[in-house]
Amino acid sequence: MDKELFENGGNKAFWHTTSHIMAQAVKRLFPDVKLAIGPATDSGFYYDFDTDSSLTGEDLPTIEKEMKNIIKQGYKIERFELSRSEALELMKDEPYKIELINELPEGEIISFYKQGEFVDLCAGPHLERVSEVKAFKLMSVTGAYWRGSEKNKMLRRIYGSSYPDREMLDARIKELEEAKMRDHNRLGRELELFTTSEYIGQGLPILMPKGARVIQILQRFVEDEEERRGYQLTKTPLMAKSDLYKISGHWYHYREGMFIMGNEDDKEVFALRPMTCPFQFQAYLSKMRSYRDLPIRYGETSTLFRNEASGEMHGLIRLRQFTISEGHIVCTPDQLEDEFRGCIDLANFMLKAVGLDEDVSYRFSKWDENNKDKYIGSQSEWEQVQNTMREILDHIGIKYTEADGEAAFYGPKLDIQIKNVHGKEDTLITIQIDFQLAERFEMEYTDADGTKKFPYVIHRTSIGCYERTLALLIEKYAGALPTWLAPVQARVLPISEKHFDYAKKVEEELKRNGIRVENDGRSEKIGYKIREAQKQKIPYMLVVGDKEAENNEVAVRSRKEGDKGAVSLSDFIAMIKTEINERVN
RNA sequence: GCUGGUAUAGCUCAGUCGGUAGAGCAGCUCAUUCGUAAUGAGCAGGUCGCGGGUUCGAGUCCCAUUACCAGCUCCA
Repeated sequence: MDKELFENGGNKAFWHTTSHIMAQAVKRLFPDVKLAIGPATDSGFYYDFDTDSSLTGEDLPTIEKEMKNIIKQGYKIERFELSRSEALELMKDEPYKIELINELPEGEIISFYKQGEFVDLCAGPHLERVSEVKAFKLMSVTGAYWRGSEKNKMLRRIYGSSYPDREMLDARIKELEEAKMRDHNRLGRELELFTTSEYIGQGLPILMPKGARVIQILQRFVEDEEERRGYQLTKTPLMAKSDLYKISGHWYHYREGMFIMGNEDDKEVFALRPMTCPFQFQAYLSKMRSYRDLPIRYGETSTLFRNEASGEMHGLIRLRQFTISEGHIVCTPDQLEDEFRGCIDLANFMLKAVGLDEDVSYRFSKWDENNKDKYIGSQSEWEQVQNTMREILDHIGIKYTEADGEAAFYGPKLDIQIKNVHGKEDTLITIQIDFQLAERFEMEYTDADGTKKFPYVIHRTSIGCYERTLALLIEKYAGALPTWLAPVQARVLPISEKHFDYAKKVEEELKRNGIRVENDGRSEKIGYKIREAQKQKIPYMLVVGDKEAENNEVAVRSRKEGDKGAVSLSDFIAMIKTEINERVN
């Protein structure tokens, strides 16, 4: 297969064939393994095997060697079809294949692909010959549940990738290595933004002064912008009695995600809050509300606690304690669309401000009709609110995908998704329509006709969870955060001790102007100081020596563009202030 | 929670067959006072993640545990 065909959709068949070659090699080396499934992915392929004997990373080189053999043998790949009974007979020693065959609908063509001695149940398509696979690499061995359900047996999954030529594979490997260099979990620690402690526990990061500073800047930015948009800030408790969660339904629908303090027989059982909604609802409930009061927009910089399973935590992306730019809008049905639009507009404003707007996709997250117990509310209510949400989304005209079973237990969501450096997708921002909790909490308003009505509630975040957003910003900018967000914006680098006094003066002048500045007063050579500042990704290095001290100047070095030459101190201050105020990314 | 892997100095990593711990960088001291990505010399630094076990003897082998990594499941 040539490069062009590969890049224009041929890659799936290419990868799929490579997964068959791998399965063939595994079968030759470990005849007792049972085959599960082996599809192509976005960047390669995997195959799941069931084996009781060991199959670990150490086996990968042996498997790769056998794959090379198979490719050298150059088998032609042949497709053939069988009746259901013939298919079952052929696959009689492969229990997973039998399960798959039995589940194929009546009348469906049952096709197989054969290369040498290896035959696999498969819909195809495939390459014509195994020898077309010119370059491949097995990446890792991991576990994966059969059919993706934790109730089933865990199988052994081998990931790999392959290409029509060596250069493409090398390019891919290089890309993966570069991604690793951008990994926030590595860079964030290296740049002293955060750390962890095994004494504190998993999913509980310690934000170091520099990381805390970035989050503080983001928080102030968000709180100010929300105030401008008519939000009122609340500050509500981090925990509550179980009674609160019983009304909201968290006690029954979100229990395994909560940290609960005390036993059932204790008089009062408390729980750390996993969400802010029931708390802000109490603010709404504190007095009578009229339709004239609506919409009410509450915002809060809200710390939440969720008892994630131990294997789920990841850097600053999945945590047990995190702080979110939380908010709830209580509104009338007439106001719903405008308010929803306002939320999307705010989210997009934030994404654009931090430079992530090009990297996101929208997902309309619906409930799972086959799993109604997970949700509150009736089928017709869900259908109605989902239709409403779809109408709003279509009016706004954003492009979105639909996902079943991704809704919150109280309503559908618009999720703004983003991929991390490893290609894994996470939700950055979510906007949800809730048609259930207002009623549960008896949050009424008096309408113009004097009757009591239940409002809609929009649950939303404007910039998401600060820790996660920070993680994605680190990855986006490879640690070199835009000047307005950088924990240190400039560092003064005196050339020798003679220039310490002037350096101090420059430092103070910058501080007076609200610029976050450091002063490298060590007796090191200038090259060394530059190297360190550069490694710490400080936006501006200000070299000061005799010339600068004499003329009240600084020699500006940008981390991006290198030496920019000397400018007057006041000009530099004006320049960096403009860059900060305009939030240049 | 599950599968696989990892854990040695602040960081990156050596450590052979089980025989009593090593480098580079960082740190500290001294010298150097330097013009755009590493000045030199010296010093100090480790209960080998934590707890058991096997052994005359464990960084090394076994068990358990904590944390981290990749993935699954789950989610902001």
